This record gives sequence, C-alpha cells and structure tokens, in this order.
Amino acid sequence: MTDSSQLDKNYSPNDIEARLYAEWEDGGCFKPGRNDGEPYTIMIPPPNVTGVLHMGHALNNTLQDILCRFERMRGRDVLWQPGTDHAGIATQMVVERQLAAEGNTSRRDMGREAFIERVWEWKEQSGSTISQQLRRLGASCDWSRERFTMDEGLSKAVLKVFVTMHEQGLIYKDKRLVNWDPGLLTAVSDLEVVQKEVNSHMWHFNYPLEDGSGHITVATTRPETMLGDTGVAVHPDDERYQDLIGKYVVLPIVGRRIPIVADTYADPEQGSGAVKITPAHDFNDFEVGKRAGLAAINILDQRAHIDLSDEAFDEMIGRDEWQGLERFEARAKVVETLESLGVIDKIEENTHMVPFGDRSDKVIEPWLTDQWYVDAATLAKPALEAVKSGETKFVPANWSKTYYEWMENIQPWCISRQLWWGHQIPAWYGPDGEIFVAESEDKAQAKADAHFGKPTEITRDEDVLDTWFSSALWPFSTLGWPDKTPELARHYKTNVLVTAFDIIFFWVARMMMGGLHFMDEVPFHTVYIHALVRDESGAKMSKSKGNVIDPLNLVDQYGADALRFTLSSMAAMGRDIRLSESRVEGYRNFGTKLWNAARFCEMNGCFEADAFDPASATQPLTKWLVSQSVRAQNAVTEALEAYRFNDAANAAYQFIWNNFCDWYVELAKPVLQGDDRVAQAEAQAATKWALDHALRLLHPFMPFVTEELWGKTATRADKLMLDSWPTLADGLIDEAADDEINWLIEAITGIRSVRAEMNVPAGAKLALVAVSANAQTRQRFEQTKSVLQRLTRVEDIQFADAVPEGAVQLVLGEATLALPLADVIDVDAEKARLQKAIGKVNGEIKKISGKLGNQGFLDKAPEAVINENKQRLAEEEAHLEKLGEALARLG
RNA sequence: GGGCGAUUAGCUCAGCGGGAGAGCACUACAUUGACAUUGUAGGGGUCACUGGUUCAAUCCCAGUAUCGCCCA
Repeated sequence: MTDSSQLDKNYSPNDIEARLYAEWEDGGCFKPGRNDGEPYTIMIPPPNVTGVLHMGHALNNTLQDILCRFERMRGRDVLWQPGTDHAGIATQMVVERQLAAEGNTSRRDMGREAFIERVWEWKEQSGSTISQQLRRLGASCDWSRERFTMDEGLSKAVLKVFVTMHEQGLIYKDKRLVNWDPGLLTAVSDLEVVQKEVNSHMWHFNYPLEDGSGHITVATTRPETMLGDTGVAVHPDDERYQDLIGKYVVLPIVGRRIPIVADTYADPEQGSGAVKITPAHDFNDFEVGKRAGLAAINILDQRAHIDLSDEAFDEMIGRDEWQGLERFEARAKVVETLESLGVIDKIEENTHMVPFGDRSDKVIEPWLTDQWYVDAATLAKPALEAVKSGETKFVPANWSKTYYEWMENIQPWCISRQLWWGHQIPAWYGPDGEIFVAESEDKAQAKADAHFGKPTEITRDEDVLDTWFSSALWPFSTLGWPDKTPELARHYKTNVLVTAFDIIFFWVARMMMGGLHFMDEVPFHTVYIHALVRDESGAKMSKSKGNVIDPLNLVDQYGADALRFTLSSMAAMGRDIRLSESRVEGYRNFGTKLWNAARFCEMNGCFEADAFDPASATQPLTKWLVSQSVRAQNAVTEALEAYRFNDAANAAYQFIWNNFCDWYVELAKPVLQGDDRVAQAEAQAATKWALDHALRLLHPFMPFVTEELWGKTATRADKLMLDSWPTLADGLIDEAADDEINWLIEAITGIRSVRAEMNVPAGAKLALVAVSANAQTRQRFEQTKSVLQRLTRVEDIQFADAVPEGAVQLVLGEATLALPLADVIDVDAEKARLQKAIGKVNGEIKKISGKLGNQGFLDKAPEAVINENKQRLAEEEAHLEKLGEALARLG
C-alpha cells in the first residue's frame, strides 16, 4: 500500500498549537453563554502580574483546563475567569529597579502620582506576560473577561468592602507589632516572611540586681534590643529565682530600673531560665509585657537604625553615641560595651531561626506601628463553620485540617502597607487626627465638615491595602460586585477552586471570609488541593538552586499536550510530583501514536465510512471495541468527577494505546484489508467511530492534537472542544464478544511468547495443531483464523486428538496448542520452560488450596470470594494437568 | 515542640482487606506492514522493620527506623 495519507507522518505541535488556539479564542469558544446548560465556574487563582509561568502554574492551570473542557463538553455553561493580581510589593520593586537601571530618579523624588503612572505604563507593556503564557498551555479561559485587581470595577469593590467593614467595626486602626521590612520600609504579612537558619551566638548577660545582692543572667540572640528591655522574666515555678521575683535589676548601659516578673513564657530548660523582655521588638515579649504591665519602648527607626528619642531615654548618659547606629553595628557596640562593663557571663555558638523578608531578603523587625487591621477572628468563624458543615469541601479531605488549624489560630490581619502601588486606603484625617472613612474624598469631606461644624482641611491616609485584601474579593468582584450583574447571579458560588496546599492560607482562607461576609454564601463548592511540582530528585524548584524546569521550554520541545498529559497523569492526590523529562517525552510519543492511528484510519478508508451505530455491531471484534469504548468512557468520566486526574489520564492512555492501537487495529487489519465488503464496511465505520470516541475522551488532556485530528479526519460542524462528551450506555458492553476476543488475545500472546522463548526465528512460519479443542474453541479458531495466522506467523491450523511428536505445547483453556518444531526444538529447553510454568501454577495451587482448606475461611469469608477461589483452583489444577501431560510427552 | 505525609521493580510513582501494577530504564528479537517518537517477548519485588486485629494484611491498628513538608 502506498502512503496515501493527507496527514503528515508526524504531528508537529509547534506548527499547530498557535493556530488552533487562535481559532478557539477568535471563535469565542471560551466564552460562557453559548448554551443554557447549568453554569460551571472556576476562578483562576490570579497569578501575580509580575509573574512568569513556572511548573506550579502549569500544573494548576492544566488541571483547571481539564475540568473546564470536560464540563464544557458535558454541556455545562462554563466560565473560567482569568486575571492577575497587582502584587503591590513585587510590582513596585520591579518598576523601582527599572527606574534605577535607567539612572532615573527614585520614586520618592519622582512623587507618588508620576510613579503610579509609570507603574501603569509598565503594566500595559509587560503585565500580560503570564496571560500569554497560559494561552500556550491551551488554557480555555474567557480572556474577554480578564480582570486585574486594580481595575476600576474591582477597585470599587475594594472601597465598598473597606468602608462597610469599617462601619461594622471589622476594620480598625491599632498599634501593634508588625513584621517590618526595613529594606522596603513597609509592613509585610506573616506569609511573606521566611524563617532561615543562621549561625550566630547566644550571649549571656549578667544584669545586676538593684539591691546590689548579685545579678541575674539572661540569654539573648539579639543583644542590641537590650536598650529597649523593660523587664526580666523567669518561670513562676523555677525554684532558682523564687526570691528574685518582684525585685529589680538595673539595665546596664541605659541605667533603667526594670522588674523581674514571673511568666510561664520563660523556659527553665533554656539557657539560664531567665529571659530579658523587650516588648517593642519581639512578638513573645510583647505578650509577656502586656501580661506583666511592662512598657514597650521603641528603640529603632523605620530603617532599623537605633533611635533613642523616646522619653524613656531622657536620663540616659551617652545617649547620643547610639543614635542612628545601624542595628548590627549597634549589636557589636552593645557587646563591646557590656564586655568592658564586665557583665558578659559567656558567649556560645548558636544556630537559630531568623525571619527574612521573602522579597527583600532583609532581616525582618517586629516593630511597633499604627496599622489598619481586619478582625479576622470574627470573619473566620463562619468560614470555619462552612467547611465543618461540608458547605465547602476540601479534596483530598485531610487538607481541611490545615485549614482548621489556620482559621482557629488566626491573628488580626494587618492590611495596610507603606507602598504606593495598590488601593489607597479610603481614610482621611482631620487636623486633630479624627478619622473619616468614606468611598470618596467628597463624602469624607462632608463627614469631616459635619463633624467639625465648619469646612475643615482633611488629608488622606498615605498607605495602600495589602494585595490580598482585593484578592479576597476575587470570586465576586470579577463578576461585577457590588453591582448586581447577571454574571454574579449565575456564576457565584463557583464550583471549584484549584490550588496548591501552600496557598490554602493566602487564597482559600481569605476568599472564604470575603465571600461569606459579602455574598452570604461560600465562594466555592469544592477546594481541590493539588501537589507541588518538584524536580526529579524531589527538591522544590527554585531559582537559587538552579533546578527550575521552564514549562515553556518543555512545550517548545514536546508540545503543550505532552506537558499537560505528563502533569495530569502524575497528579495523584496529595502527593508531590517529581517531574522528569523522559516522562514528557513518553507522552509526546503517545500523541504521535494517536496521530498515526488516525493515518491508519485514513489509509484504510475509514474517514469516508458511514456512521456507526454501536448498538447494531455484528462482528465480535466490533462488539469488543464498543465494550472497550464504554469501559474507557466510564473510567475517564468517573475519575474526572472524583478529581482523580491521574486515573483519568491513564484510562484514556490505556484505551488508546493498548486497546485501540495495539489490539483493535491489529485484529481489524485482515477485515479492513480483506474481501468481505460487509464486514469491511462495519469495521471501517467502527474504526472511525472509535477514533472519534478516543479524541473526545482525550480532548481535555491533550486539546491540541485531538482538535487537529478532529478537523482533519472529517468535515465537522464545530470544534471538538464544543462537541459533546460520550455517554454510551453500559448495555452496550457485550460479555460474550469480550470473552471471545480475550481468548484470541490470549492465544496470540501465548503463541508469540512460546516462539520467543524457544528462539524460533521471527520470520519462520509454523504449523499449529489444536489438541482436544471443544466445539466453541474450534469455532473460534475458524472465525479468527486469518488474524491469528497473521499475528503469530502460523501457516496452518489443524485439529487433532493427540499431540504430534517434537512439538512445543501450550495450554489454552481446555485445549493444548502444539507447535511442531521437530527440527528446531531443544527438548531440554522445552522441559525447563514447562517445568517453570508448572512451578508457577503449583505455587498458585498451594496458596489457593491453603485458603480453601482453612475452616475459618470457609465459615467467614463471603460466598463470592469462596466461589472465586474454588473456580480458580479448578482452573489452575486443570492447567497443571495439561502442563504435566505436555512434559510427559517429551519423555 | 505541634500537625500532616511518605517508605511498593534499577528510577519516578499508582494501587490498598481476598489473584503484586504502570511509565521510564534494562535484555533479546524484528526494519520497506499507520507509527522506530515503533512492534514482540523477557528479566526484575520478604510491598521499610516489629508486633497486633482478622478466616485473610502491601492495604487496618500500635510501635520502631529513615525521609519529607507545614506551623511554632
């Protein structure tokens, strides 16, 4: 046969992907509202606008796209809402770096307005990187609805939420310790702080007792903070210090008189058991200070330089020497000074955890400032309840524990940031500091004028809100809230949030709180938590380790489909994914396999075949194909419904490669290429039908190659992505046809196996003698003769009552298949082969009969299990007998 | 310290109360047959260890060891 195919010999993803994506997008295929199906909605976890696609995004969005394409084909009205968040700190840093590189003025020189204008310019030029990259993965989001957290509409939502929550007392201003980044000069969230192990020292200081009766030794990793010490704590039960509680020490250098207090925070096992308390510069000390009524004295400015301008230092001798020292210089000076005072007990090597800003890599300072807070504990209650009651379900369920932990221990959420890029806080201050919160300056002015009884000048709070404040509103602000839009009514609550576990705190928690408070309904029905993608050796991918695999690089090399399939086939629940490139290569080959199966169809006239009605198949092989199609469809569907992406992908893979390509196509060749026109027509129709079925089942995983083949294999009314998901009835499964084809497969495999084991040259044609075959087996041989001969290189099939001399024998059901090999056979090798088989069967028999000989088993095991074992035993015994006979014949 | 999880073939991982699986790698054979980005066949496992529950444990429970992650 000549290569008559219109299809190229190989599938070339690079040529095809961009074109198909444009066709989908331009054709409006991603938009909701194409049908009146039940809505299905997924909100993308908005990537950072400065972000570039990494493996985590690739997995996350592949899974979302699989769900969207699956549900779209099932007739749901799908909205996958895309967009990005404005990433306050990250974006501001990017632009500031750009300014610096250009040798331009800093943002402070430039002024707020000009700077923000500049950020918007950057956003217009570079802000759509990740959106473009998601397109390359095949993501079927509705880009016409793309949103950005700084959009006008979303900003309106932010204002409304802030003002409302302030009125409700859920947003307030407070003076508390925050994580202060002295590099970026802003408060940052707990989640933006990374703890790193640092080799340093533990310094032990002797603080002299005020009464001159001695000293108490305190240990610290941060000597410089001693300038702000306002107490020393010991454990109330610590016998060593019972008489010291309530006494005072005199703080060296400063001269401050500070009390020794009892507090369980002091750990008797740690160091000396006594701990210095610096409430203004340590989170734990702050709590101790509150309990013991100790003052909090701030000793650092915003850059973390020493600032002793607090009145507590008014009496201090030599205060000026310290003023303005950088914190680490101050540390050295404190140690040096204490040394000269002779109050250092000892200095030990010590490794401990130090907080660093994840963006700035500067050591974070707990710092006492005025900030805006959300009363997260109050909002967390309904959010917690919603998961406990099952209104929102975590998949896998054990992640709900992580969520509970977080929600139950939630702290007030600091939402103000000392940045310019972001939503400026809608709060204005009167001359006396009175706060006016309103959605616009006019309204705030009106409030102020009313308050003061005359026109009064007000100034706006300089700070902006945490990016997550606007992200928390994402599931409804993107749908038009606070306006009552049709989209909001139709698509909230959303069906599922797909995200990684490290984002549970960022996303899930905050969106749950926001959604419940403002929509009175949870934002998602289900939260699906997927794995983290690691490198081949299991390490988290990071730039500093240099083990980052760029997903787009893999897309270039192997195609988006191959990457998507790899990720989904490895996306088992609750596990990490170790990505290896060979796996991606393997699934690229899978795409090629499918492609060539389509070429085969074309070359065999299947493209022009009539429509096939699976219910009216007549040939066992076509019936078997239908059965396999039904089983594959059920397996993929059930797995996707349960978010078992790996099972779904593997079911599709197995159907296409093993069932369709390896067996069906091979078995159908004699029919497709034979003379029986009726059988041929049925086979052609069935082949085409099954190929379409395969394209549908595989589409969510490999959208490009399936769509391309869909278009190439027939004239279609519409795109595959808009076609329907198969829903074949279970009744189409034909057990009898399955048995027959399975028998055939077993026969072929058995004969091939014997040939290979006996080193029969691949080209050698053999004769086959079926001994003691019953009527059904004889009939099967007659029916499948041509394909059996073709696939096993058997020339002739005969039936006999006795095994001929010098034959290799294999047992198939009640029959023994003999391959006369008189001239080639190695009797010893054949004996060894049969003995090995006998050994295997004997092992099985021993195991099963052991079970059946156990009275407990017979009494307590379910009847079905007992019967199954009895049947297996009978089969194995019959098999053993035949093998024994075969061995005996060899003499 | 609190929590979660892992340990199954050389590697990466599924499975999970009743017959140990996949992909890759490996070995042998096959090259004008849809496809060598292939096909056929094969080797390879005390399912970490120790107890317990059960008629039956890779699977459930407890403990041990090793490794990971999250929170403090």
